[in-house]
Order: sequence, then C-alpha cells, then structure tokens
Amino acid sequence: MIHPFVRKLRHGARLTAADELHLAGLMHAVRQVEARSDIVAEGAPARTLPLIVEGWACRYKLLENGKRQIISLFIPGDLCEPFGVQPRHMDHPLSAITPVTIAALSPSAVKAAIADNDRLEEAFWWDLLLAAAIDREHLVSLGRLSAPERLAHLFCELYVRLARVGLADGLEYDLPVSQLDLSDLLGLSTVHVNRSLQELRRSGLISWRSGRLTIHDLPALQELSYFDETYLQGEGVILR
Amino acid sequence: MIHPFVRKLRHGARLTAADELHLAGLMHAVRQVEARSDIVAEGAPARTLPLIVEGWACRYKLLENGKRQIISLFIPGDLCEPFGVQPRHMDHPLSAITPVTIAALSPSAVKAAIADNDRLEEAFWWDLLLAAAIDREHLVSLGRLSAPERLAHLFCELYVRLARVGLADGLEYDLPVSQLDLSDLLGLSTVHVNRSLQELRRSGLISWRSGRLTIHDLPALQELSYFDETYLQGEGVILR
DNA sequence: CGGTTGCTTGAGATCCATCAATAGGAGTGG
DNA sequence: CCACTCCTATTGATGGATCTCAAGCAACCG
Repeated sequence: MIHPFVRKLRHGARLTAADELHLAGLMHAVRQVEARSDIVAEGAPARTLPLIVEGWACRYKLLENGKRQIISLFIPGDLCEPFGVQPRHMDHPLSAITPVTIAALSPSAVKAAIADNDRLEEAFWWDLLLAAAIDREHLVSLGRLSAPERLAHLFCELYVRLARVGLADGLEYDLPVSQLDLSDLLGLSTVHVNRSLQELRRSGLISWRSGRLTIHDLPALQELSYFDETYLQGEGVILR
Repeated sequence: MIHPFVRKLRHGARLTAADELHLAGLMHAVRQVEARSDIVAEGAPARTLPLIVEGWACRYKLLENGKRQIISLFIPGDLCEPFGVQPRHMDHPLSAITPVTIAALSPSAVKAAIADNDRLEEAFWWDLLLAAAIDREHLVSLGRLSAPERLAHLFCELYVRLARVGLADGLEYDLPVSQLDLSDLLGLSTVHVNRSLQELRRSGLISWRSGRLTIHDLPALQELSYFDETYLQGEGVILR
C-alpha cells in the first residue's frame, strides 16, 4: 500500500523510487487519535509536524461568542503544518473528525532530506503552496459564494483531492462529516446547510447517504460554483 | 531610513547588524507600479518574489459572475509570495491599490542567505507563518463575524501591522483604500460597508476622514471583533 | 465646466440565522 | 428486547442582516 502522502506528492514532483523510500522513511511515531478529540490543543507545544495517514481532521478556531470556524480540512496525505519550522504555539487547535492515524515528521529530518535532493525539496514546497491555494479558495468561497455554491465548490474540491490519493471511487467518495461540521467549515448555520443540500439533491447534482457522497452531474456542479481546478495545481483529474 | 521589511523581521528574529545589511542586500530591481494596475497578472510568469517597499497592494480573485474577492492585503514590508520557490503561474493576480514601490527578491539568493545563517532562516519562516496566520484570521472573519465586527477586526489588525513598520502615529494611520476595496476584502457590498462604518463612527470607536483612520477606543474595538493580537506573533503592540 | 469616481441615503427583496419542534439512529443500561 | 438518551437530520415560522437597485451628492481632474 502506497502512503497517501507519497501518492499526493507524485502529482507535484517527479519522484524516483529512491525518493519515495526516502520520504516514507521520514514518517515516525504513528499514533491513533479518536474521533472528536484534539490532535494538538491550542497553545500546546508541538515538536513534530502532524501528517494525516488515515481519517479526516481539521484546524478550527473557537470564537468567544461560541461560534466555531473550521479553517482547513485535512484528508489522508495532508501535512498539517509548514514543513520548515517546529510549530511553537499552535494558534489554532487541530482536531480529529473521524478516528485518525497521525504520522509525525521531524522538521530537522525534512530539512536534511531536502538539503541534498532537489526533487524532494520541490515536492515539499509544492505541497505547501497547494495547501495555501486551498485555503485561499476557501476564503473566496466564504466571501463571495452563496450557500449552495459553497457546498458545490467543496464537493468538487474534495473530489479532486480524494481522487489524488486514491480515495475516490469514480464520482463517489466517503464524506465522513456531519452537517454541523459543514456549516462550521462554510460559515453557515446547520439549518441552512441542510436546506441547501436538499436543493443540490433536488436538482440531481449529488446524493449523500450514510456518509457516502455521489456526484451525479460534475459539470453542473463545477459551473454552479465557478470551480476551476487549476488552483489545485495538478495534472488534472476532472478535465482530461 | 530602515527598510520596512527589516523593521518587520526584527519582531520575529534576533537579527544582528550584519544580518540586516545582508537582508538589505537581497533586495534588487526596485520598480514603481502605478495605482490600480497589476503588479503580476494572472498566469504571468514571475521569476522573483515581490516585496512591498512603499504603498499598499493586494492579491485578489475575480469570479466569473463579476464579483471580486481580495484575498490578502499587503502593506510596506510585506513579502507577497512564499520565499522558497519561484512563483510559476500566479493563480491570483497581485495588484497595486496605491502607487507602489516593489523590490524583487530572488528565491535563490534568499536560499543562499538562509543556508548559512540560522537567524535569517528563522526570520523568513517567521514571516511566512505570520502571513499565513493573517490569512487564516481573515478567513474566520469572513465566516463568522458580522459586518461591523469584520471592519473592527481589520482596523485592529492594521493598527498592529502598521505600527510594526513604523507607519502608525499613535492610534492613527493612513488607510488609503476605498470603501469598494473594503467591501471586496471583507466579502460585503459597498452599501453595507458604508452603513457599518457609520455605525462604528456613531459609537465613537473610530473616525476616518481623508484617508486617515483614527482609533478612538481601541479596547472597545478589540472586544467588538474578538481581536486577539497573539496571532500576529510579535511582542505585542497593544497589550505591550 | 463636464466627467469620473467615490460616498451616502432610501426602499424593497433575498438570503440566511435563530428559535422551536419533530423524527430517526446509535449506543447504553435495564 | 425495551426504555432512554444523545446526536444528527429535518421542517416550519419569524426576524434580521445583507444585497440590489436607484438616486443624489461631494470631491477631484482635465
């Protein structure tokens, strides 16, 4: 079984078999975190870089008025911090949505690996840029898209990201989040998320039953949400 | 006159006088860009890293429905791209808000400078983390704050950022943006921005005349917007 | 002076939040 | 197996926040 992180990086750099072994060797201290618990709490010192091997996680912020905003959503293969430095004080907690398997990368080991291998260096920077691009698109979504558009955009994005790490089955994938999670991710209320989902279902664009999302009309979903996959910087999954 | 970039980095790393000279030596090819014009257009190849020396700029995205979302706001001292790689295709254009003076950093020169100087390395990574934290906070603002809250949050943030590079005069600073810019930054309509500004003025929190913003009641502004400056990762300007 | 741009105000429509209630499913203990 | 509870999904009703359209005004500029 190929590690999802390796699988993802293949899309960003031309890795040799040796590179991939080298990468796999960086991952230590795999541990389990149960659903709904913090992986790294706010203010906690973190010596290593968390990387999702299995399961879904997120970074969120809790406001003083009790509202929650999910900042980033992490799926298998996602490195949750910039690779270059030891995270000191995490400004926002990192939390497991499902049961999660975490690998720990040491920044110094990454630095050493990068120092004498241009392809690995490129791969790590590509991943950092990709994560930033995803966050930027998320920001645009919150600022300028309506509720159904935000949902459609998210479903398109997750399709591409999951397909890259081999977790999409055709136009279907597991979506193990609650509507409450979705509302906190998209800056909406749960009630409105529910109604917007119904709208997408009624239009025949998607269905979502027992944690499994199916895209029935990808072009329509893309058009509705102005989704242009180029920000995901890969060779492309959708178009071609 | 100390370069604003150097001035900012002093808050993130203990730089020696030699380090600061080294930094200053990295900046080449200073050029002028006039207000309202693109610094780097979408899709344009960029070989160097743009750094704002003077003036205000932003990164934005234009949607197919004609709406605009400003993703990041840049003030003097801000490096507009991650330092580690040559930006290839800019997914979002970079644009001048006021007339802007741009310095160009070469990623390879930065890499060389970093290679044998831990303090400089730390400074560059600190700056990257800071920029990411600002974007995250922006995202939270769009997702979970009301219009007046978003404005208040922005004014607090700009106060801290500008003070760091010596561009705040007590609780006053130049704010050379239009209400249209603000609306595109905060995900609102211009009409609503206008009305929310009036609300803040009426409450005696701020005034804003002829491009100059004055904060009359900083604690109230902070409390209103749940502003906690720690995400800006400095020694602190507000709470000292 | 006319044209442009940005700010302001009003009115109406729409999107979305909140409050409240119901229903289903999963787990738990009796 | 049933009663109970918790969590999530769903639905209805209402109010509020924000958008859109439209018009007027102020400042600046050639």
